[in-house]
Amino acid sequence: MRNKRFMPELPEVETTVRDLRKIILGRKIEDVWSDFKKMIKRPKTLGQFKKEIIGRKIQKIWRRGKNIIFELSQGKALLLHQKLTGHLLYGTWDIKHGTWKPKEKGPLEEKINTYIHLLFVLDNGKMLALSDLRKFAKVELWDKKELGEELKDLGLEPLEKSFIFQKFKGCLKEKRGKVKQVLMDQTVIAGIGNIYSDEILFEAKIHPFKEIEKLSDKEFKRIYQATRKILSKAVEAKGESISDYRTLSGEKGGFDPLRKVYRREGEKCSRCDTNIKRIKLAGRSAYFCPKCQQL
DNA sequence: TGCAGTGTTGCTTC
DNA sequence: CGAAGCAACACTGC
Repeated sequence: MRNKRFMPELPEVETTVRDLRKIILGRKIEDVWSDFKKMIKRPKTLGQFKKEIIGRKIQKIWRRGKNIIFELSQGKALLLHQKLTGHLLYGTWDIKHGTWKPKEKGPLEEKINTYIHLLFVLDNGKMLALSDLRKFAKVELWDKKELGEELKDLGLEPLEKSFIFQKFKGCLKEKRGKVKQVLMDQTVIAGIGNIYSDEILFEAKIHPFKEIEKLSDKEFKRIYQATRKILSKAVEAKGESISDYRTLSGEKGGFDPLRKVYRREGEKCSRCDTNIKRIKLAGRSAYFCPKCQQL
């Protein structure tokens, strides 16, 4: 398998959040370590960040789009975006002389350990680590009351009860352009990236380049239903695993065998045996079946 | 060996 | 105003 990468989209982030709730809810943060200050965007210095965060309890953990929010005691909230390659890990590490090494054997010794750049030491002696190969991940500390403003541009939450067809169609129709691009637009629907947009459009039998204004009501309906189906199926499977994605405890996600088109260029379509094709859209790859998904 | 490809977001440019 | 392009960064595959 080439180019092993973790690309957290909604199902992977949701899986992480559910795991985090089981493991670290109610824990107090006792110390923070980092060797890459740029990751912490707010407050400006690591010293300030440590000062404001140490001693606070993790009271609530939730997700908005691909963001993870840790609500802390006394009105603070930690906002984390994993971007392309961020991983959260739970375990124990030895921190010495500006570096660290794993204390335990098992999944923690795998390669993702190499890229740990931020560690939270908890009051049970365990740690929450952020590993990030490409160092794009972002961590910000906000006042809880500022969060709404910070997250206001994010679009619909596709797994919520309020995600109904009329709203979905209305939001998509406000935009112009190719349907794949609009599905990935975080201000329209929050949480869909390159993998799941391809899978959703295959399920709905819609060409990724189809223009929004050319979609019929039936086609909107198919995309809406596919969005719900694919995302909930992926959450159930605990996310994808084509990359080196691991859950907090180091297990693989189970979405891989369910993946129909993404990174399957040249393989047979599971519905009609036609070869899966790859085309470029806004600098990235779109995978689709040229027979099932026609313009 | 060097360079295109990998994906998310935000900023700059036109 | 919107879109397109690029930078942030590191590694893999050809």
